[in-house]
Amino acid sequence: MSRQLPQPSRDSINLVTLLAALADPVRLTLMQAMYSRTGPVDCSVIAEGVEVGAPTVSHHYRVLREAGLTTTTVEGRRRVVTIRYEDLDVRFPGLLTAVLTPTANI
Amino acid sequence: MSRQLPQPSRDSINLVTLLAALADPVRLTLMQAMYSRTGPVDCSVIAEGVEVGAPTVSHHYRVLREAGLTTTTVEGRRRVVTIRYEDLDVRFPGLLTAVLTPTANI
DNA sequence: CCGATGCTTTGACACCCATCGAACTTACCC
DNA sequence: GGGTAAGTTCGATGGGTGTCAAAGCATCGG
Repeated sequence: MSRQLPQPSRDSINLVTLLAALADPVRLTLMQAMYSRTGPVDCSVIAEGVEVGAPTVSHHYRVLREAGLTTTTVEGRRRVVTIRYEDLDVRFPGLLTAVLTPTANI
Repeated sequence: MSRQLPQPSRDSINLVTLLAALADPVRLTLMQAMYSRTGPVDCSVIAEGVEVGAPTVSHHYRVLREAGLTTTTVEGRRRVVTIRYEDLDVRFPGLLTAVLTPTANI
């Protein structure tokens, strides 16, 4: 039994909000960590290597989700976070690739 | 006789800084206005339709330039602003297109 | 030389935001 | 049920930022 946390519909994803969500070192690190993995991963696993406390990580996951970048599902006491590849590719083609390719982060 | 205002080198353009520069409605509007034109244009011309005062516009142009998105040259008492297409395409391929295509702004 | 023009700088103000500690909620396990 | 574990929420705090009014600085035209 798993429920999904509220997130904006594909068409209501705002570009400025999306860019603001990506324009933070911690959130960009989280997104790149998700991007380099295949399939959904526990958010605690992704958050390794990020040097901020648990409340702050939780805050950043919320910002990413509310911006339309990720989907969060509750499974037991864990949260599984996935990137909304399809929606984002329809809405802003090429954006994710341009932002999250490893070479972009030097 | 025209001089160029200081701007970061191509390799020192930072992705987070660049995204933060784009994550503002006024600056994104300015960038999209430049993107839809061919060749350099006076910044005063571009700034039409933006509903903020002159000092604020000046501030936003500075942020864009210091983030590495634009080049500003001084010509007399005017400033001519151009997007750094080549540098940005080398550094973050596809990003400009993804962010500035008109369809992305709905 | 003098006024007007185009843009910038400075200072001030209000607001937003990233971060943390503490407390809370929910779920798993013995 | 009791304890632990994973996340969230709540305040509070400090720093950053968008905005404007006023003043400043070159530059062009007469």
